[in-house]
Amino acid sequence: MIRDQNSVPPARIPTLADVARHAGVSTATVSRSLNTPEQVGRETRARVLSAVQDLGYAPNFNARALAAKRSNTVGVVIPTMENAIFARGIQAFQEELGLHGLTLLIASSSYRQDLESRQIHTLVARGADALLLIGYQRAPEVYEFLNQRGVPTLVAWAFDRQQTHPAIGFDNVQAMTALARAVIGHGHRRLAMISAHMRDNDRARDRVAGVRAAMQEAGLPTAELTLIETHYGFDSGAAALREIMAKAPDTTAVLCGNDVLAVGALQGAREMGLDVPGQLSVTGFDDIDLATIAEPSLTTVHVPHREMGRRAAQMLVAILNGEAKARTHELQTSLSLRQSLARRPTGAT
Amino acid sequence: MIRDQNSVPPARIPTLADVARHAGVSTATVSRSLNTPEQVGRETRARVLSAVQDLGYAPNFNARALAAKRSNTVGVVIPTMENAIFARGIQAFQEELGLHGLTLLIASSSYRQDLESRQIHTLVARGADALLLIGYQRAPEVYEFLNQRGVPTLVAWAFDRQQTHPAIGFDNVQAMTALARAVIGHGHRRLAMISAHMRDNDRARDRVAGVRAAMQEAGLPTAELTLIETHYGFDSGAAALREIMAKAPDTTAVLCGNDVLAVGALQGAREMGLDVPGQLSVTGFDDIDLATIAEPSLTTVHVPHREMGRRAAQMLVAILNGEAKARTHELQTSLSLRQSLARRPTGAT
DNA sequence: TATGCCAATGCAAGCGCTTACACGCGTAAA
DNA sequence: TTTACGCGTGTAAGCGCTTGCATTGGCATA
Repeated sequence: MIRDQNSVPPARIPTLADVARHAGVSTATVSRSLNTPEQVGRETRARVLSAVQDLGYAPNFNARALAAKRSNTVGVVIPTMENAIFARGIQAFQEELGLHGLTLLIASSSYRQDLESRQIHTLVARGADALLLIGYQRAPEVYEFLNQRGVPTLVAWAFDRQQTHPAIGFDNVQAMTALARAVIGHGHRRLAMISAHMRDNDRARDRVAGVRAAMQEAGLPTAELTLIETHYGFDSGAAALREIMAKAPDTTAVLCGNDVLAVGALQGAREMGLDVPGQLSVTGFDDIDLATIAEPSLTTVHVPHREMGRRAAQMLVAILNGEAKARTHELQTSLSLRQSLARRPTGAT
Repeated sequence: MIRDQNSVPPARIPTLADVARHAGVSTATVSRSLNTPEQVGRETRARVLSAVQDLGYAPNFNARALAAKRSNTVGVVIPTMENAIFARGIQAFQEELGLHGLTLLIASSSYRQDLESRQIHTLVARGADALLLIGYQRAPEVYEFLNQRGVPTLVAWAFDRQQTHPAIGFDNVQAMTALARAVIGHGHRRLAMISAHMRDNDRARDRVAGVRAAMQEAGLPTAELTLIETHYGFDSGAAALREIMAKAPDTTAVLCGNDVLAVGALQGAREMGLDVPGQLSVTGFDDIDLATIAEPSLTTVHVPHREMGRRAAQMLVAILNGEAKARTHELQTSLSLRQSLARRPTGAT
């Protein structure tokens, strides 16, 4: 069955012209039979299709994109594929695109802006008809470039009414504020936060701002928030937790920028012999599978990833079909209250 | 900074010809300045490059691929992006390719053969110069197609000396046999296994075979292996564990087809009030981060994902440069013994 | 001075496809 | 019967790039 490669002389790959010859029609007709079958006579079409079968013809994508100036491809640059945070949303995005005959090109930037720019350029050079990007923040040149190239672009995983660029997502500040309120509502006063690096990451920044807002609201001095910036990853979460407990041993609740960090923190706590949630509460953000799996299960912000992906695709499709122009759409998050958040231990400050 | 789209009239995108005109040279010279700079005079090259800058020229990828009959792109189809199993390996693969000026196109098949075939065709139609595929098993037509198209293809995440197709990976049977031996070595006699569906998945099949081999070796009747097939996912793991304990309550060790399933099983056990590893041992496969994070930490098979990815890329690069032909390369796995495996509880059968 | 060679450049033919336009024919309206 | 459509098809001009081949002008060699 499975044969070694190179065993067969490199057979000529059939082209449109071959099919045309085989079916006794012009290349135009073949092209139309494939792309707009309704424009071709019944019988002719049948003849063409069987020629396609006979020859094992498959259209050359590059040639098609070049000639048609449309690739039926949309690109997305996600910060990472190392964890499942974007997986569900992108999966839904892809499924919805597929329904409309579009293909998805995925690139990842490792949370680095320079790489993201490069990826964006690559996707555009590859002929992506539209782009989905995560978060607002990137060099203005990037937006200019996209704009000049006429590539419709949607921002996802973020929503900010200050920003003008079309986006589909949720308000990271508000979402985190709601969670922090709940934490404070459980009696916690000494808060700490483990965040992703904020410099190039507006969502991380917003989430920290959200915690601060809730503290302010409750009359807690925001300066007392112990803040650790690190990169997303289990280890970092664990390390950050140790650092927090060293710096501010009276901390009773640690809010994390995402679920991965939170699960890392959980592990850090375990290693230190801290009982969660008995002595320390921990929260996450995203509500990925991991949050339910973790022991104790994680209180976190539920993000409607799938809906976001699906809607993003729908909007992009509408734009590409000229049926709509880009609009901004806000989604709501909710709180998933689970075991890792409990009342402040009696006796703690 | 960030402006709405459609605000600027769709400016003409600069082409090679524009650059040529701007620099006062022929398009051939521009092309060469970009691709084989050493063939162009010093001063000319400088002039061209500054024209490129001035116009903000970026080559059209499709046109380039069409003309050059080479896309400098390699494709990979992975079964899923929903969990981190392939992430690290693919990351390494991508990094290594990048070092050689190649871009990676990633597609995922949701563990479905029909989708995988389609993705492979798409990748080839897009002009992928080479492909990386996971596991050997797929329709013979697919191999024929690839062969006929002359697209070098490497199989990864599997190694089987029976197969002739070039591969880079590890022997799933042996790896699992080694783990199962360890489990049996801990005194376990009543084994169960949670596997991915085996029909379209040779790796899953091999892992089950590995367990059976170890049982046979130890004189245990392989018929006594309680086997559940399900799809990869936390929930499935938990559900499968419940099913196992219902069917075969005297089970003392559950071997899982991968870490995700195992962590799910861990959770299932927790829900049933079973102590792991006190009453029940659980093992995984892959050794992703999750294995360390889990509580208790997971005994599993360590797979050298990064090395596999890197080597795969190196081999493909060598093939594309005509420096080597595809060879099969076996990697070694090792056992990561952690808390989830312990001696059979005294009193158990 | 004549000869040969090489480096630098240009010319132009594609790569495989789409699509505006033209054409011929049968049918319905005048 | 003429006129006007409209449908199905063919013709051919590109899309933006690469590359084999031809051309040019130095420069070293004879």
